[in-house]
Formats: sequence, C-alpha cells, structure tokens
Amino acid sequence: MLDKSYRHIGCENCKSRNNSLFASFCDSDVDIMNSAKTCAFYKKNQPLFLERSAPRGVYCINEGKVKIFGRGEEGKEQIIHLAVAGEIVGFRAMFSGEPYTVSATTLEDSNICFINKADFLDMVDTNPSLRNGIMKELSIELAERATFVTNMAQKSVRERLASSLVILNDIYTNELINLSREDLANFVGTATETLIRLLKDFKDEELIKTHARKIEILNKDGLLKVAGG
Amino acid sequence: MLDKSYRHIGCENCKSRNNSLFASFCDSDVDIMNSAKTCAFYKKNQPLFLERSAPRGVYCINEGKVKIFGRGEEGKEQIIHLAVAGEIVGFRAMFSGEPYTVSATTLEDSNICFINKADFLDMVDTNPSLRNGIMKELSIELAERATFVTNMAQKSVRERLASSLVILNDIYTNELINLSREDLANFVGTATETLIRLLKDFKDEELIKTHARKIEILNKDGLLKVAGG
DNA sequence: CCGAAAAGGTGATTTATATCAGGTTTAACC
DNA sequence: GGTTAAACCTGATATAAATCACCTTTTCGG
Repeated sequence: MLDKSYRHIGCENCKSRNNSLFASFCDSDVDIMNSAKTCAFYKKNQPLFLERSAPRGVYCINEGKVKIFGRGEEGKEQIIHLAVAGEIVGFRAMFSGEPYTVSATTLEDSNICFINKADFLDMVDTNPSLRNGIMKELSIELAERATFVTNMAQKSVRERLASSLVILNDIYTNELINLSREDLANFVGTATETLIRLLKDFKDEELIKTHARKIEILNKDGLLKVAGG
Repeated sequence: MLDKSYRHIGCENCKSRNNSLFASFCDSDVDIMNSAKTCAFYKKNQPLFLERSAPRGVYCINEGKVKIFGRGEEGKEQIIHLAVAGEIVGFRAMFSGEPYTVSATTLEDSNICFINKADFLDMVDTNPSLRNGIMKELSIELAERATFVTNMAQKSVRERLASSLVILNDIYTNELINLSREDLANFVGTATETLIRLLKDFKDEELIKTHARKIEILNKDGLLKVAGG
C-alpha cells in the first residue's frame, strides 16, 4: 500500500479546483501545475507554516479546512480566516517579500498540495487571468478585513458570535460546525468562558443546538437578527 | 487668478511621487499619467468617495491627508486607514469589481489628483513594475489588517490608544497630531468620552502634551511600553 | 466681533466581559 | 481498559469601558 502522505492527486481530478483561483486553467496550465506541485496528507492540528518564517510557496487545499491566525502579545490566537477546500493559502506572502505574519494549521485531516514560490510566481507572471483573479481576491479580502475590524471595534461579543455562527454555517456546508470552543472563542475574539456562556444563551433561545462539541444552526434568521443589521 | 480648484500639478514636479507606487515611472509613463489625470483642491472634510457608490477611478494625494473609514450598524465611523501625501487611495476597488465598502474624506485642505478607472487599469496592465508594486502593497496591507483585527480583539483601549498615538506620530511627521477627539476615538475604536479620559491619564503620566486639540508625543518609548510589547 | 453650533471635557452610573477558581465530562494514549 | 490530560462547563468577582447627562471652551459663519 502506498504511503498516504505522498499520494499525488491530479489537479484534473480535483473537485475543489472548480471554485478556486485555478478554475479557469486550460489543460496545458493544469499540466504545468501538476508537474510543479507536491501533495501531502496533513493530520488534524498540523501546521502548514508559522508566523515569522520565510514563505517557500503556496498551499492549495484539496480536502480539509485550515485556520489562519495571528497571536496577540500574550500569545492568544486570533483566527483571521478559515480556509476551505479549493482555497489557496499563503499566496499573500508571495508578493509582500516579508516573512509570514500569521500561522496556518489544519482543523481536520486534510489533503493539501504545495507549489513552490518560483513556480507559482511564474504562473502568475505568464497567466493574466490568474493574475487578475489574484488581484481581485486580494482586494476583496482587504474589504472584508475592513469590515472585520469595524465589527471587532463596535459589536458586542454576543453580536459577533451570532454573526460568526452564520459565517461558520456556510463554511461547514452540509455538516455541523465542528470547532473547539477555544478556536471558536479565538475566531469571535473573546474568552472561552464567555463564549460557552453565550452558546448556552443561544441554546436557551433555541437559535442553536449542540451535539457534543458540534453546533447545529436552528434559526439562521434569528442569529442574523442578534448579529444586528 | 486661476481657480485653485482645477490647477494642474505636473507629476514630474510632485514631491510626493517619490514615495508612491509611481516612483519607478519613466518619463514617458509620467507623460501618460499627466495627460490622463485631473487635479483638484479639496477643503477639509470633503469626501472623495462614499461607501456603496461605484468606483470611477483612483485618487492620488499630492498634498494633505485622507481618512478611510467604514461605518458600524449604528453609523459610527471606524477609521481603517489614514492616507498621506504620495498614497493612492481607492485602488482596491479597481480590482474587486464591487462598490466601495468604505468612504474617504479629507482631514485637512488637500491637493488630490484623479485618474479614471480605464486609464489606471491600462497603466497597471502595461506596466509590470507598477503591477508588482500594487500586488505587494495589497499583500502588505492585508497583513497589517490582520494585526489590526488582533489588536482590536485583544488589546485594551488604553493599549490601543498608546499604539495609535505612535502610529499617528509617524503620519504627522514634523507636526503635531491634529485629529478631532472623535476621529481619534474612531481610529482607536472607542467612545469619545473614554478617549478624552485616557488622554488625560497620558498627560498626567507625561507621555503626551496637548496644545488645544493638537497632541505632542513626549515619550514615545513610554507609549510603546503601554501599548504592550 | 458676535452668536450659534460644534468640539472638548467631567461626573455618576451601569453593564458586558475578563478573570480566577473550581468541577465535570470527553478524548487520547499506553 | 484504565489512567491522564485535555476540553468543556459553571459560579463568583472585579473592572474596563459604554452610556447618559451636563457644562465649558473653541471654532466659524455672517
């Protein structure tokens, strides 16, 4: 039996590519990428890269989920983004010329391909539609992050949790939200204890239901109302 | 006397261009830009563009300062960025294909040039070094904004104010920080009253000194220490 | 230069949320 | 399958910061 860790997954068969920045690739583009990349299996909670380290390339999620997070002064994580299948992780650092300012870790068992920096930049250089896709992606994320800052500054924890649960509901399509309470707290930006108490409130209000650690959304509109807006 | 509002300022004479994304432009690039752009004088507190409106082009600050801000549910401003001379404002929206998600308003009397979308995108398309500069800029800002989110989520208002004052000290080079208490509060992400009280604390601790509304930094290291590091 | 409006400031009060200090359940590993 | 650690949860308490209400100073248009 082949070692699962290194089994190559062809991009032509990758179901996640359709909703990725590589969706518009023609056959020859796919060939180039196939020969440039390496595939790897990551167990849950394995790091892809760490803050302050030098970027070596980009990570393309075939299957699984990845959290992108920074750390505050006392080491507490702040989750900035949750990346799902089809997303390319770490490409911002390809252009900034600086070390990573955030870390990336798998949230569940994942298949993730790697394309090294030179190959990736070469593809960007020679493929205008990929390039435009990336510029668009960077711009949209920048706008999203402005809203993120505003929400952090002005919304209560209760409002942020409601809004986060709706976002997570879209990230965990056709499955229950499956994050540790600590990760959830670090996404919302609060203390774990506060998060647990608020989850209980939401349960009492029949907005959500918990199945052990997993969270089911019962009333999305209700949550949106709590989130304010 | 010429109407000041429409006096053309040649890019070749623009002192702010050296520390801008257009710094690497050759003479012919500058010519193209000179004929594409229009110049305008903006009084203090005049809007460049408003949230939800359609982007028509980019704004290049020859002289002056501009605040970029979003609004929370109750309309409270959250200042996301303060742009100074040399900065190009609004170029993110050129690539996102979406309306502005933030607004931009002058903080002081300013000279600002405008380049329309088609001309700007044309320059980006034909000028790889400009393009790379923009991709780098987008990436760096994305990283900065991740830190911004983390600070909002984890730092106290006192810490954020200290850190903000240090940032503002760099923005207001060779002059005193000159922002309304409300703008400062909206930058830090707090209530105006809280901000005023904390400023008083900092005065008592001899970290800063106020000259009417203007703020002088007396002890930058002290502020950095308060900011937590 | 005057009057109105905006900005700046102070005090008292409330409250959301962090923090500390346990206790219990779940998961993981030899 | 039992032991240990990690995750989850609860309660009590402290406090940073928002809010409300008000007064004072500065700014600016006429």
